[in-house]
Amino acid sequence: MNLKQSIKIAVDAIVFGYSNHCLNVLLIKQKFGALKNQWALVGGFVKDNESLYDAVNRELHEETGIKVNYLEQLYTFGDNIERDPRCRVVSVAYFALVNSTELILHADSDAEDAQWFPIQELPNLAFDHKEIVQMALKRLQSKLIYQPIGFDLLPNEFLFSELENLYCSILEKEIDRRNFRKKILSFGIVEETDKYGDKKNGRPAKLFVFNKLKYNKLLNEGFLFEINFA
Amino acid sequence: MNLKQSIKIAVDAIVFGYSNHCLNVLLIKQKFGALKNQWALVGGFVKDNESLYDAVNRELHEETGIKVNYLEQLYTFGDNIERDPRCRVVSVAYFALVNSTELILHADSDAEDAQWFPIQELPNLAFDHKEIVQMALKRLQSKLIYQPIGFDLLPNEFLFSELENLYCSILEKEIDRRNFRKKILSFGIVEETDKYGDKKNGRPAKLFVFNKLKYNKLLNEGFLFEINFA
DNA sequence: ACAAAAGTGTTAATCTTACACCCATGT
DNA sequence: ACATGGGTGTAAGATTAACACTTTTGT
Repeated sequence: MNLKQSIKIAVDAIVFGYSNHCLNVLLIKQKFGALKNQWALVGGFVKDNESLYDAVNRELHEETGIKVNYLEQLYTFGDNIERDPRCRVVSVAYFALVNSTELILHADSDAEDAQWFPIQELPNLAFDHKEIVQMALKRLQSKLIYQPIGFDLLPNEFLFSELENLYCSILEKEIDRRNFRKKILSFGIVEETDKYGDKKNGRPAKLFVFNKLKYNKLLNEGFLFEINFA
Repeated sequence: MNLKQSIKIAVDAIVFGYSNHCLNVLLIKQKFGALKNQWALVGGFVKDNESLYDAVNRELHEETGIKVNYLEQLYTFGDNIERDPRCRVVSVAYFALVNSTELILHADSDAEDAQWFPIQELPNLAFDHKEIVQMALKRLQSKLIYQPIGFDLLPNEFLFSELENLYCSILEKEIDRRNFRKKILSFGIVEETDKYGDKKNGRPAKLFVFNKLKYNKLLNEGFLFEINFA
């Protein structure tokens, strides 16, 4: 096929983590080129013999060494022809979540300067990456409501108050503690363990786990997860 | 930038239309190449100086002459490296709806054989287009529930029974006629006109219109459209 | 008068919201 | 004993689900 086309394909990943009651985004500092020292999303060009999915996983591994818990395609950015000043680049953006026990960055050759930034305190970003982050945040907010992906941001065993806080802070609204717990427990997909969290003060709090198998079973039976409070 | 990459970028459009109580997909018959005479989605390669959005609109215009009522990006297919036997192609798929008064095809030079197929009676499709159609159908089904896009498949003025039928047939379930009408009317975004539809038999039925301006105004005030019946 | 589709209301059941006090621990 | 966060129940209001008869027209 002798079509002349000189558009490059890249992948970018918006990786969200949750720590200190705060949603974080993983960024890396550009080491080369005109955009040297600017912060950008994890990403890079797709190789000829590599699927998009493999490409984004490779970049995640090379640039951060992190293990993501959830990964899905977000959107393909290709309407702004000059989004990359170097040449025409169409970027397939992915949306990733990491478990908060996996937040440690194994900095690697390609980008020693991977770093977490609270979503409220992002630096200036290269390219159109600000826009990509905005879209990813919206996706996260709407997914939280009808899919149990909040658990992918927490450790395997978590406190109910952590889950509650995660919902409140990402959705930016107050949720009644009692109604929230009642609703979540009514689904039967979150189970109490007999362990207690390390706490500073106050009454000790039980640890809970998300039963993914049970959720998948219920899903097949037509169950709909939904956390939607006024 | 001297990266060697030989991946092509294409766009494809899944165009849905609704007629005869039946959801239809627009396909074109391939005229050249190894896949000659196979049916495929509307689509083609993106030009270097053209946005993805412009590319899909150009292809729609060139290949079918149709005017779409709704267009949004669906998903980017690039995981199967051999999805196109000719070379590595990553395709950005778009999801489109056409008003049922616009179903007439202005067949054009590039593909005289554009044709509507009921979703239940699709022929064999080229590439991975079957998979793309499946994903588009799922998207349509879920969007119908929480966005008023059903109206983009109907004429400007429509009968309540048409709307109801559209929901039932696309979602593949029975919906109580009284509850459906009550719910839709309670939103205040569908208005009765003083006209009546052409009917064969039975009591004459009023025509209704969707008030998009009012919907947009309500949206800004936090209104949530939702049609979700057991 | 009948066939065919349009139009319309009520009730029981369920779900959602709002709200405040006691509990278990560390200091 | 007190400060801190954890844990729990109930009642009013809103929403949903289930359900059948009358109306208007053409033949």
